[in-house]
Amino acid sequence: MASDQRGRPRSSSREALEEAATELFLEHGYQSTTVDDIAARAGVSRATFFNYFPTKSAVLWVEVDRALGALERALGTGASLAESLRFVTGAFGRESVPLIASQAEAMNTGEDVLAEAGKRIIALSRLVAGSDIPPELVWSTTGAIVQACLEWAQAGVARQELQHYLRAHTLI
Amino acid sequence: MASDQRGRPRSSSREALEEAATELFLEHGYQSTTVDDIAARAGVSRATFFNYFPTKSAVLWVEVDRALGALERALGTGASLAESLRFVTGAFGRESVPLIASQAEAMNTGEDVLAEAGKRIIALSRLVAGSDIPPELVWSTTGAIVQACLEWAQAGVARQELQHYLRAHTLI
DNA sequence: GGTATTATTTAGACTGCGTATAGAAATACT
DNA sequence: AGTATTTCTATACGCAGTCTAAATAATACC
Repeated sequence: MASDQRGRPRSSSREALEEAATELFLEHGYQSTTVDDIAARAGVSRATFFNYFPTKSAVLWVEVDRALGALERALGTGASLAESLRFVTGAFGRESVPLIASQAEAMNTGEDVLAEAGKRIIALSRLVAGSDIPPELVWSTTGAIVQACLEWAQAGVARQELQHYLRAHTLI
Repeated sequence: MASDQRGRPRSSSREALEEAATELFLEHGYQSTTVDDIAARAGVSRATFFNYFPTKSAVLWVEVDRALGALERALGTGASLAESLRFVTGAFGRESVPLIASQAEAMNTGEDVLAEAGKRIIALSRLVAGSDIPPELVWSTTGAIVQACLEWAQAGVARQELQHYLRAHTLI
């Protein structure tokens, strides 16, 4: 299976599904779009959708999950949290802001999308807990990272690199 | 009428459902327990469950949601976050630790319960954002509160009052 | 070329959560 | 008593996600 890092053309079905989902979420909102709708527009079957994405919401979070995976791998090498954050933002920070962050309002996201955000925050807290951060500071550190990412994502045309916002919270 | 299948008089369907759910979650785990199971043991219909709880997971979070509601009301009076936290922990801190916090492992909780935790963290962050805390500190403050609550919940026999843990993180 | 092997896609059935509606049963009120 | 209101139930529905087994590419190998 082609699970490559940087956006090379891997599976056409996967790309078709991502594109179809994005279009439909923006057209009719997240809630009103069913997996059947996505599969139909992508021209594949419903079963194929679940071959590529574990859940309907996963399409919204591919970039975030990829960044979390990269952070986990960086920490796995023994690097500190600050070093790992530098590495991840260096590899991903120049890309476009994740779809979920920039288009959340347009997609009419509701409680379920909120729950998905919470999952990622908890996943991040676990990575922080496994880093060099002292246990009693795990959650305030996690919160600071979330804060930096939100400021970055919500910044308008004057958006700077993600590293700038992390630095402002003395994380790196 | 839902009453007394096992010798114990029930004052309300809600209590019966709470008790049945707690028992079943501890017996067979959260995932393996269906809403039908809970309703059957409580001696009511499935529809009645959804009259009292919006979701299956809500039963796990009644105390937490009550505390969040109290915090929201306290902040609504114009009190500072520190004052509101003092008020809420004064009213709820002496009670038993929420079921979800003390029994999470025994209930075989999985990803969905994690998502519910994330929802509460986000809800808390919104309350913090509406308080006297400066915007750039909203998430690190939220994280610190979560940290204090976790330390409190995970403490064993030597558990002190919740206020002690909040104070240790200089929140109140 | 043709055939074996493998990856990908598919249909279809299934469980379970959550919603909606309308009617039945209990309770309260006068 | 009779009526109003709350509570409960039966039932049907939509949709997410899982699973199995088969069909259809795609590729390798002779």
